[in-house]
Amino acid sequence: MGSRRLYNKFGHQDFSHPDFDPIEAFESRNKPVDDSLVPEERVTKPTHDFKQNIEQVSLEYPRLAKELSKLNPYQLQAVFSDDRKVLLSAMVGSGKTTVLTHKILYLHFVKKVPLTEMAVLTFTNKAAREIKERILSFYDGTHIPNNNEMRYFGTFHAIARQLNKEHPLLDKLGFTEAFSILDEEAKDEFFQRLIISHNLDIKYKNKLDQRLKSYKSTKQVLYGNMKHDDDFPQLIKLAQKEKQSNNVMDFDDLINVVNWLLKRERSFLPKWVIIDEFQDCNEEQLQMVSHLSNSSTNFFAVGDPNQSIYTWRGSTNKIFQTIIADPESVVMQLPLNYRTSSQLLDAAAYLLQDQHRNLKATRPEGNKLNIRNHYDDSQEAYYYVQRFKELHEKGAPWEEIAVLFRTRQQIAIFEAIFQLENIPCQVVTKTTLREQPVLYWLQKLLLAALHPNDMDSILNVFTSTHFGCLKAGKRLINAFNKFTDDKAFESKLVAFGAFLEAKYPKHHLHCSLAQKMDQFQSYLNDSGRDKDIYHYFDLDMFLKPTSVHYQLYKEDINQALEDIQQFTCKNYYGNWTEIYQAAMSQVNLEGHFHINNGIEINNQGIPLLTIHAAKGLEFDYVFLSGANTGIIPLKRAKEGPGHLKEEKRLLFVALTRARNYMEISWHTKSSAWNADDDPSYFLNAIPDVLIESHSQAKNDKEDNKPQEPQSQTTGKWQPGMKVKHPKYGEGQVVSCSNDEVLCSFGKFGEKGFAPQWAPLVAI
DNA sequence: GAGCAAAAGTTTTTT
DNA sequence: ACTTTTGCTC
Repeated sequence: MGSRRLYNKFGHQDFSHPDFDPIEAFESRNKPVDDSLVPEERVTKPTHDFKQNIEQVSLEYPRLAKELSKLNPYQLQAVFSDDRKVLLSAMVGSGKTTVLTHKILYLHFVKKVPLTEMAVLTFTNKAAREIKERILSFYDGTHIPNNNEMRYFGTFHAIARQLNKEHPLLDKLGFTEAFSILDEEAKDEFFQRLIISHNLDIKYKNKLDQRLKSYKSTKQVLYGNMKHDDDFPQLIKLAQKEKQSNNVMDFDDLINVVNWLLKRERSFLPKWVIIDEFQDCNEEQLQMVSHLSNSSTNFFAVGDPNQSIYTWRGSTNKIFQTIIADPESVVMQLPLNYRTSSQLLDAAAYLLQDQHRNLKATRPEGNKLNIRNHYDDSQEAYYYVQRFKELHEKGAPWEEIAVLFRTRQQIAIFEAIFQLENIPCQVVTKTTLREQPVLYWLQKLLLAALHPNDMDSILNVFTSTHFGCLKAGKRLINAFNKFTDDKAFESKLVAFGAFLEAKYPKHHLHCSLAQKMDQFQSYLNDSGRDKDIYHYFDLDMFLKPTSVHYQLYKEDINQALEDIQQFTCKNYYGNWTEIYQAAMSQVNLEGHFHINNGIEINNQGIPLLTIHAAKGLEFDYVFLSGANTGIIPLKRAKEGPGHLKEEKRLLFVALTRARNYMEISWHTKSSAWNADDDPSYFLNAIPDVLIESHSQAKNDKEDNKPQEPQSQTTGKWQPGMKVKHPKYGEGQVVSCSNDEVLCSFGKFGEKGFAPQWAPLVAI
């Protein structure tokens, strides 16, 4: 046990004592603030089986009654409850989305609450879509609700956008209802442009987002190693003005603006506020909920405090506690787990504190929790290659074998080795539009045409490396600012068009594009139902039919335009400009054009993903890689009070992804800078009878080194070899001596590594 | 200012 | 393991 750090952390006097137990120290230190506990006496339990209630429903709605008869009494109690304020504490894998949708159906059909009188708030688009689809599937053709009826079903951000747009006081904040949304990338570009155009001195420029976040929570202007001020406070002030002048809001602004507006005038008061994943609510989102309610509003929230793994994003268990402390609220539970076999679930429960009393398995005993020791990550990867081939031959589909990691950095080496060894795998992390230049350009083109003051989108259209005509940078921004200084224009788009005409008349193709963008809204509203946006903008000219990528680009663009079209067909409200603005906002909120069905995990191999990304998913076989102390819990410089508990919940989430088999690995010699050479000490909380351990003998760790990393150090790397680095991607060995392997990595340039430890994989 | 060593930072991710 | 800042020297 790498415990010196722990002893230091807990300030234990007698840290050399053999009986010292870091887990116990951890538990006792954490006890006074046990905020995840739902007190037994606060829980209302079901007292009957609700058969009568179901029979009553079946008189009018036999189909709904049939569905309801599949639920257990805990779930039915929540559905049939008439209490005004219900908090449903749902255990992992207990069917909480099912309860939520049936509650909505029950309220709508039996209690006759119109869908427009419900605000159904989720955190992810996936959850929102799932709920809407399940509701729609319940109509049998006579009357199908349209998006207008479910306009207040969606993510917090989507609903905030909708409410902001409708609110009469929006112009008081300097915005118009045609505002556009800055996604994270656009926000970064927005700030970087401000820094350039105002000549600001900003340190940690490429960590600006983290600086802004830490400023938001602590109001600290200094960051990291900084001892001296820079122009950061100025930047924040400028940003606010610029957002208003460009008519753009970032994700946080959406929520803050809706709170400001609703506080002054409550434009919408639903009869029911229904919230999914309540434990992920942050302070601002809770405020939004309270602004949507008065003393007679009904409240139904589902959540699991044990799966709260987003406190670093502002969610806090205090929110759960506040509702529990409110005597008017009724607390119910869903204790039955339908996912995980019982020995595994038992093991996971030991990571919780007193909570596991309420976690009941419904599945048979199954396998023990396997803990396996490897020398390092590459050795582990080769072990997986063998192991997964065997599993697959025995009939396990690739997509039912998942490998989980604490950090994204850990993934790359596994991806490289799996590819090398022909194991199909997919890294399940969010891809950004920027990685697909043609779709990124289309997004900016449509945004600029629909929001003619969105300066960054305009700039992006004309400075794109592939499809633009100008070079991005300080000179362009300054020239444009100088050009517009003493003139007044209808919009920034018109100004930029005039600027192009005046300074770059030879780029006539792009000059006419600017004009078409300016007239796009009239085109949308004047033309018929079938819009041909591709030909309106004459996109062939920009995709260059002679280029090698032409066909691919064209297919991508047409697919994206079709997605937009399909979205607009779903019977939205408002004029065509508003409909297309809504569609593009959804693209920005989701980060891709698949706004109708989302992105499915394509069944094309073993998913490699972070524990965070795995939340809400389940697999037959789950392997958690590199669970050393220092990785779980992650070693950090600044550790907040709740940090360790959250890391423990994270391990709990990882364990409860598995249906049938779970294996946790740790490394004798981890390549991660922050890892100790011991397994996560959280695992000590799990009794030995639930664990099957496959460890190398502790005393001869050094002798257990596999041949691979040590034996062929200098011989391993040859100039000209193609290699892959977890951070720099693919590169080539330039030279190799006993002291250093020199590799060149495209845009990252040349990097030297110690041959013995280089985190490189030959490809 | 350029050049260098020491010190301190580094995560997770949805919208 | 690698990056970015500070703080010192010249």
